[in-house]
Amino acid sequence: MRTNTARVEAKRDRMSFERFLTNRRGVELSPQERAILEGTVSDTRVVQARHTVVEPGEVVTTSTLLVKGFMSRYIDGPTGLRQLVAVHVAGEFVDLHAFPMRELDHSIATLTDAKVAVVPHASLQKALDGREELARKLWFSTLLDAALHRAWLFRVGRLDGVGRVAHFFCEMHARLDAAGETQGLQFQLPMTQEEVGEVCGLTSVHVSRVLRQLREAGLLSFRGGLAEIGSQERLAGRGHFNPQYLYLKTPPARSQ
Amino acid sequence: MRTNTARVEAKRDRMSFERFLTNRRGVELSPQERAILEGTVSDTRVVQARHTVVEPGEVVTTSTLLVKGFMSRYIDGPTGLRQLVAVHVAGEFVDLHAFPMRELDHSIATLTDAKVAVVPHASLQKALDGREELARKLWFSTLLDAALHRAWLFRVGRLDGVGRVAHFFCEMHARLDAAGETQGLQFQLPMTQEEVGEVCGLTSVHVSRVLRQLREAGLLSFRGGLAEIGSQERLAGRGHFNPQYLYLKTPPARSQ
DNA sequence: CGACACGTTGAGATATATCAAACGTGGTGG
DNA sequence: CCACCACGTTTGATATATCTCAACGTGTCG
Repeated sequence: MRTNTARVEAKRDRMSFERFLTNRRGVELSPQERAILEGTVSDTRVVQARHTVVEPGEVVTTSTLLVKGFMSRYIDGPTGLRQLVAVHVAGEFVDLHAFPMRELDHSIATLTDAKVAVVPHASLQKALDGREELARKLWFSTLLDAALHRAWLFRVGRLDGVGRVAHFFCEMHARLDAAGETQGLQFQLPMTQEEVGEVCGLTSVHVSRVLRQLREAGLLSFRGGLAEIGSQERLAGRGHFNPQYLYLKTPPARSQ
Repeated sequence: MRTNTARVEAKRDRMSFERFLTNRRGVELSPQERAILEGTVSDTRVVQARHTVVEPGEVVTTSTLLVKGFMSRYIDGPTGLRQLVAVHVAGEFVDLHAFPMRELDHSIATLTDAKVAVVPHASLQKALDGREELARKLWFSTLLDAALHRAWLFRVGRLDGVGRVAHFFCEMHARLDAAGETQGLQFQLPMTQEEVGEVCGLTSVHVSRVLRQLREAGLLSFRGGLAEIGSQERLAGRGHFNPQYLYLKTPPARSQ
């Protein structure tokens, strides 16, 4: 029994990059490239929910691939205000940007219990030596995060509360769909309303009211971490959501 | 006379990268690296003020180094709302991210008349072949933009109007200072209040009122594109500005 | 059962948007 | 030289969105 479990674990460890860059235009990994990246993983660990793993200013020498669960990146103001700047889902390289940057300007934390694969920068550097193509794909993946930052800027800078929440849920549906983590228009998004507020630049109280409006309009329901989109088209319209910035090879499933 | 002008022009062309990555921690270019990058420039052009040079979705095969002037990147909503996602100053690589991404998710425009150096991606690729170190510095420079995006997210998501404008002017002072483009606490920032509003997620009317507050408090004056900071410390405090995200080797000059 | 985290609702305060008008100022053409 | 115009800015009055504070539900878990 123990042996069996260990074998399964070992197999899973070798599959950390299974979802990395899937369905992204022009940068999908070849099996060989995936194997090379799997080889850079030094360790696979489980981290408890709501645990901050990197603080700003810390020099970091490893990067983290999220294998299972949800993580976030955030900036705290001096008076306790927190702005999330990214939400990461399984298959994403949470802090690959630490590889060229060495030290980070923000915090990284788990939202849920998470399984992560640790990639030492030294191994990564060796793996990328002479592999310009692969290096460029990793570069791309960090720039995809930047593209999301820009969409988030548009969201908080130019949309009202209802629009911001609509936009955010459209994005998460599209990304989880690309990762095969949706059931049609339903998906798990294990965040509190407080956290949605930290994404959207709103208070949790207002998020509650906004969600009621979206629910009553039949656009979106969100209870206990389970989201269900009522009308993809109308929700996207309300949030001025255009998935182009996600660089998906195939646009979000128009399920039903 | 003509020969002389041409010679001066040619010399200037060879100095496009003079300010690129200056004063940034751990990534300053060696003279050799700078020469290599200069060699990738195919052309130097002048672009009129307020001219959009790239539209979202366009496939782009060159990147643009800004040699002189100011440029912006922005996202337009369907109903005419515009959010600036970046303001670029001389010495910055405006759309180097197009090199790994090939196509962009946003627009790029000049704010002022601008002189730009054009770098074809094909040349860049050749120049980076076998130069992991230099490639990593370019990668860093695109991630620096991402770090700014995050700070901008904090600004619009978590600060009030006065704080947002204060934060923005602190940032521009610090960046222009790093580029040697300030005179103490004074600097040219050729933007309208409308454009400051598009940065900060505010209407131009509100920007006008916010600037009055900052002026009356002695923190900042801004007229006709000329900014003067009254108290760096108090302005930074009001905008919760912490320059860490700029990755400067030496923090902004505490002039006076 | 009680404690705690999360969500909901209400009333009132505040920040920002909106609409409209007026004001400078630099450039242009008569 | 003046009249005029375009553009950016300022100001006022009012509307609206969001926040704040406080109370109350509701489910989960020890």
